[in-house]
Amino acid sequence: MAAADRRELERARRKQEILCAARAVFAQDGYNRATVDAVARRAELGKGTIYLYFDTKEAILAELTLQALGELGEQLQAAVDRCSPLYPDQRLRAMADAYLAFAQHTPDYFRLLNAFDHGGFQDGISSALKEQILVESNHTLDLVAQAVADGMALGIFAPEDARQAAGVLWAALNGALALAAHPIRRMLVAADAASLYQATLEVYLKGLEVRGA
Amino acid sequence: MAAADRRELERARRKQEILCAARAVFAQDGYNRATVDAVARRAELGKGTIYLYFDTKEAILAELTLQALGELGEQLQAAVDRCSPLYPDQRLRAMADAYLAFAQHTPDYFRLLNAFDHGGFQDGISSALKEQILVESNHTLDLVAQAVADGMALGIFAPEDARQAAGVLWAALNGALALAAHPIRRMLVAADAASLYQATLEVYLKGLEVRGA
Amino acid sequence: MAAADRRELERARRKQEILCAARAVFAQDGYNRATVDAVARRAELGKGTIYLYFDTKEAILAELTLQALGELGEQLQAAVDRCSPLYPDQRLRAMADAYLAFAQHTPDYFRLLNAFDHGGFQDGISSALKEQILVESNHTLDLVAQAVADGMALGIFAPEDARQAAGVLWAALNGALALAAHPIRRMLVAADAASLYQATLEVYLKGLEVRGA
Amino acid sequence: MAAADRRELERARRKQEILCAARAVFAQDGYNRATVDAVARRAELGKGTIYLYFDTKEAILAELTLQALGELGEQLQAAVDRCSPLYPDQRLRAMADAYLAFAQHTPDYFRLLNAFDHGGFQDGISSALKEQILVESNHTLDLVAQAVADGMALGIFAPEDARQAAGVLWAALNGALALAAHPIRRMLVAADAASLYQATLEVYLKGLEVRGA
DNA sequence: CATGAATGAGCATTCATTCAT
DNA sequence: TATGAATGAATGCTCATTCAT
Repeated sequence: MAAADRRELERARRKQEILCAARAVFAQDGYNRATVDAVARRAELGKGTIYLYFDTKEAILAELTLQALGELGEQLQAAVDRCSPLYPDQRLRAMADAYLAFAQHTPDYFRLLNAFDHGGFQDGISSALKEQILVESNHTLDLVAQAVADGMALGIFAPEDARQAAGVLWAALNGALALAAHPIRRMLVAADAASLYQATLEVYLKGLEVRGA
Repeated sequence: MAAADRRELERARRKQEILCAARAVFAQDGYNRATVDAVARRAELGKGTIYLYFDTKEAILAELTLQALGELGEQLQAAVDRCSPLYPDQRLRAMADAYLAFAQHTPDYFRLLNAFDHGGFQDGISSALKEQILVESNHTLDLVAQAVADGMALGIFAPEDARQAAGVLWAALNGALALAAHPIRRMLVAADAASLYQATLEVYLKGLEVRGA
Repeated sequence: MAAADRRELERARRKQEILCAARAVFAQDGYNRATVDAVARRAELGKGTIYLYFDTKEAILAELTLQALGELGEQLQAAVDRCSPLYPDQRLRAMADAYLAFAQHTPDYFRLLNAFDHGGFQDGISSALKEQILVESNHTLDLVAQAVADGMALGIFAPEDARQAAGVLWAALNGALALAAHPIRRMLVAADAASLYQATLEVYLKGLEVRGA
Repeated sequence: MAAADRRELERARRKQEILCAARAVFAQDGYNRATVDAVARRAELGKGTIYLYFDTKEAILAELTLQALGELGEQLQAAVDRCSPLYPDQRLRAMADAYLAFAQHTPDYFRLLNAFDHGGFQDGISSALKEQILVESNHTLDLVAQAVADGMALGIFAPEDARQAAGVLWAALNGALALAAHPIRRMLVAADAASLYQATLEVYLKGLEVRGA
């Protein structure tokens, strides 16, 4: 039994090693250009070994995406946990900060999430995994929506639909990051990622505030 | 010389035909899956002929992107031209509407612009072309920035940096469109493209307004 | 038009060259072990070129099989044409001789026909081609059945069902050839291919004769 | 010594289990598509274990073929044993019936025997095994040849060479079964397996009979 | 003995690009 | 100028066999 356990553990470790290698390779070359050979080489494994742990190349991407999503979720949750529930606006700021940090510290994960959204992936992917991604994403969005809803309850936020407002924030910050990620476009707006991001956040928060009084 | 001119004209026409064919093929299959063969077939030309007009497959994409950018620029300019210069906020709305219309009516062009940003393209592309893209983008962004600047001059917009504010708007709307373009994510925010887009615009405009008074 | 014709001709020639190469390679290594690479090498062509003329490896096999079938049909028809219609038994002998000659002179074609029957091929093959094979086979079998029917009409053959009797002959001769083709089994029956074949034919003809009188 | 015996016994049992598993797997997927992995899984053994009992995948096939041959030999022997030695023609019918039953009740064994004949196997196979197969086949053929010889001795069969006549029968019946096994060909002769088989047998027996009298 | 993880050669197929006509 | 035949490197995936534990 101990043997079986160790086996299981070793297997998980290997899988993770492959995922790490794939993460690096995908980050460098992009998913399409990256080859399974390259992943294997990076993991210092035979090519066939990869296929002992993953059915297809896409499956690697999917699992990696799931890890990215999980990591993001944890970061956001941690940010929320560090905040007092009394100040929803600060909570939004904290989450936005965490998102920026995520994009900057783990740009490969960030690109992965974007690529998964954008790309033609999702064809050969088990619906179970899709479901998991949906659930995870949903949970993350809930964190934001909750903050907005709390702000509404406190009378400091104006919008009627907390979930839509959360979507708007998510979209806007994503847009800012995407724009900032692109060298040419960043040059265009003559701003670094952080300041564009912060500006976007501030405009959003102001736009959300209850006016007058 | 008239002969040379006609030659030149004919050449331009051919090039354009190829671009149209490529646009359709790229839209249908995505850039990666699309083949030069398919483009040639659609253009009713020999495959070799394509390479008389374009150096590489990526060059086709680049030029097509340029056309997309040009088209977008024209649409935005037309929107601006239809507006009174006295109401910068209406001008922003008009431009945002035009952008949404662009994304909805010519989704292939819109996808192209996004793909060009995102993708690993830009490697085999002449710097001259990159420069052209930069200039064109710059012009388009200027239109937005000008509206913001006008609003600041009129005392109705608060921000200090008009260009950055323009970037924020662009980024936010882009983010909304990108999010809405993705089925899963759209499901998450439980909103259709148009309403998410409008909500984003409204939040932005409110966030920009001068407060108080 | 002459150009188009020449092109067409050249294309057919190339296709035939590839088929010849494939025939040799398949004969040597068997269909399964044979590689498209080997066919290309033998045809002194690039590997990709093969795929300009055939969709898949199996398509090559199918077309080759069709050629084998055609060749066999021609040989049998020629044998029939050389015979007087008055002696159906001689016609059957002539056809059997032709079949033996076919198996001995073009053993690769013979193996191909057997392999096509036996193998798990026929999965990725266009039903049009299958139909063609069926039709061709049917025609060939008709030649035999006709001879039997003629013998029945002349009162020298006994069986009631000419087509079934043709099937029996075909099957029996096939069996003899298959057995003779196998070194070990040939050793077992202590006979060379020709004499086993002839013995089979004679037994069949005797078995077919009207008795008594 | 008892321990060694038990060991030996256990080893034989294991080997047989593997052979059973392989038989099932080969029958389902065909030898080529079948994987050693699948055999191991079916045998509920580790993949490496298979190689403790067999040198190669082909060796499994060879030994399985031997078993098929043994089984066939037993069936034929049993059929012979059920017959009176006085009626050689009935003995031949009985053996033919048994062969048909073998082909129909254990089609996997039957296919195996055919495949072994046909295939490019026999390359990596020990000559000892080949010898064994030869001996076994020889014995089986002897049963048939003996019946023919008995018939000759009784003056009811005409041929001069009993062994060759046995080969002819074997070949003819084999041919009938092979033809009937193939859907397309069976359609061609418009007959089911059993009737084609019986017709072949009857023609053969008639062809063998002493005429006149 | 038993295992199953690891291997890597091998294969069918695709496609951007070149070039002779 | 236009063509399309030819190319061959590249790629995802398979599987018989080996070997450390």
